[in-house]
Amino acid sequence: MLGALAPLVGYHLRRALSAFSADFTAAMEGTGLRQVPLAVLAIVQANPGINQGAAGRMLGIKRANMVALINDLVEKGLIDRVVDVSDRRAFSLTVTKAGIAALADAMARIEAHENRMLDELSMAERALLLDLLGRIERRSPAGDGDENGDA
Amino acid sequence: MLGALAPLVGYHLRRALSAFSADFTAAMEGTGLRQVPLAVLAIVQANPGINQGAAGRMLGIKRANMVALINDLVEKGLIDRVVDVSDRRAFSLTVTKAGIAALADAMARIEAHENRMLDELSMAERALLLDLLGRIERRSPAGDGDENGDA
DNA sequence: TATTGTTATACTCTATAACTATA
DNA sequence: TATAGTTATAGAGTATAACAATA
Repeated sequence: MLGALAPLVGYHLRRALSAFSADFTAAMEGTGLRQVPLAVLAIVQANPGINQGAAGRMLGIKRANMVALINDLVEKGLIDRVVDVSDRRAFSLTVTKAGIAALADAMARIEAHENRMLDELSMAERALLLDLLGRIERRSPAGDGDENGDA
Repeated sequence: MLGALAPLVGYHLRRALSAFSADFTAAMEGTGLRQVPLAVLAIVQANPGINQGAAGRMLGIKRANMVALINDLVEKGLIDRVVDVSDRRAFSLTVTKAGIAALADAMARIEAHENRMLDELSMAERALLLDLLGRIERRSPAGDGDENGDA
């Protein structure tokens, strides 16, 4: 059936993420938040005052692609963006009150979504999966997010 | 650091696949094959005579998006496409001799790539990861690939 | 009527290059 | 000279809708 693909972790990673993404999108319907913006929101909440570049680097998002992402979150009133007093090139990002509420709602939906996707796995297996994935992630080439997008 | 994202399997799945994809792309450089076309080639090899729609369904690719994919593989001389004698609407797909060679080369590269990405995991852990991912995949909504793209 | 393949099209995600303002 | 943010743009990948030929 699957032939040469059957034993490939990369292939199954792709298919598993595809299943996750479809259910995630359904779970978030009506919130106006998708995967990437939600991740940005969560990172800003966990790191108040962080700037766009640093947030992007943590998530593997290029500087150029952060702009529209942050604009959107600011327009939605979920993130505050003020010039950083210690480096006037940068913006200091924080989650607004509405952002905190949106994140709380999203996380409740996501918890249900994760339980749905993982309901065949025991708690020990879920922890093991997180551990295994974490050890793969750390093999990312340094300089994921950006680094030096210019010539 | 990661805040609310830290315990989410979906987030780590995404990051792990991102690391895999970057290394996969590097490993396949110069072959002219990327993730999706390679998967199609492998499926056709494992299922000689399969048609586009069925191959797409197995991989979660829509009918409409299979067209350019197959055109490309045929132009490259990796796949043969002939009208199916038992259903003249469909094409019967098979891998050419050049396709078999391309697939063999690709699989050697991919084996090295997988070993690189998984070198922190024991063989038992790799098998376990495949099992866990497989159990997640099977939660895909029925009707992934296509079904009824029309109105 | 349903299905195979097709075209046209649009939206998201991601990537590069060049620019500005600060440092 | 390097960095933060910006703009413009291009390429994948994926989604829908409508059509012709065949079943």
